[in-house]
Amino acid sequence: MCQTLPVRHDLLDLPVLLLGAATALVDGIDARVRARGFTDIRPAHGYAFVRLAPHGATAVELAEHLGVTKQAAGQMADELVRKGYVERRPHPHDARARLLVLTERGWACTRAADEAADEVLRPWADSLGPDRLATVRAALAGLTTPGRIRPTW
Amino acid sequence: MCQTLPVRHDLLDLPVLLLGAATALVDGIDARVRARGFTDIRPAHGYAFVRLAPHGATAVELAEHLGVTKQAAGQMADELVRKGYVERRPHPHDARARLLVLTERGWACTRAADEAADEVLRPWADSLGPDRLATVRAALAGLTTPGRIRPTW
DNA sequence: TCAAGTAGACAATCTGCTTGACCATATAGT
DNA sequence: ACTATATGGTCAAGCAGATTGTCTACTTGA
Repeated sequence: MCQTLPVRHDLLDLPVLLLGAATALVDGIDARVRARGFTDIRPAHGYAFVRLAPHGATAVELAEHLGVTKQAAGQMADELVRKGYVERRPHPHDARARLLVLTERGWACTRAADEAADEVLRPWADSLGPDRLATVRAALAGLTTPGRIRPTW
Repeated sequence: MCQTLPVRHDLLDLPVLLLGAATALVDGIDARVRARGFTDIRPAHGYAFVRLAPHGATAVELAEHLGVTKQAAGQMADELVRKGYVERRPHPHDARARLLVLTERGWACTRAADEAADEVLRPWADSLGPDRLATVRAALAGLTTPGRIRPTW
């Protein structure tokens, strides 16, 4: 009977479920990446790797991807260079810019993260089955807005 | 061209979708809460409100809920008290402790956040329809692990 | 060729959080 | 009842990640 009034009571648990699932995913991947020996990086660095992996990027491009200032991106780049995951190369078309690219260690870490994500998601996906998985995928795609991946707390 | 390489089993786009959806949700709610006049709080405070709303909580309980130290929780409590969202009361059963409870302004903000969440989720839920929404809800519940809601970046 | 825009480095600062120490109160063991 | 230990909270110092502001080197377009 209460259902005839606001249905929003059903909607309010979704934030908790969605954020809880995102947390479980991030923490699960992080734990497995650490278990593979990459103990000096945090999930935030993974977001940087996502942008750097295909063909590298400049500090400004990285900053836009992460949703931070270019100075903050430059500092993260410093850290990743110091830890051996990234190297700075001269930019082929712009002498002002430097191209940030993954080192072999950076690629190894990226592969470890992919394996970790697979380990976390596979049992979940298997229990859902292909049909429901497709439904979930499409539903999440409908809520996602193009742009940042990391919320501002 | 690159598409012929291994697609990594299709599971690797899920982190992006899931985190993107969580980001869109958090940012969407935050923007609408601000539009309702609560401009001096951040999404992180919302997680505190979730714990304080039912019956209040001590600083230590709040710290456990947020996954931070008791000092950090105490500092957030200070801030929320200063801004008028929370007040400290003597704890009924423990003279050491203080019970943190929402003020009327705190409750108003909580209601605003509920409305904001509804606004963000309703069009999405309507476009899914009840069946697929139930599928998504159950799937997310299967991935969520009980505990924190907020990942460590 | 020259003015405006852009990439990035350097410096100072802010904020949220941590660790460590401490006091007041509660609770359990004898 | 008394004492030892555990717990809630606060104070203080410091750190890490981010910010704003400024500067130089290089690019781009009129």
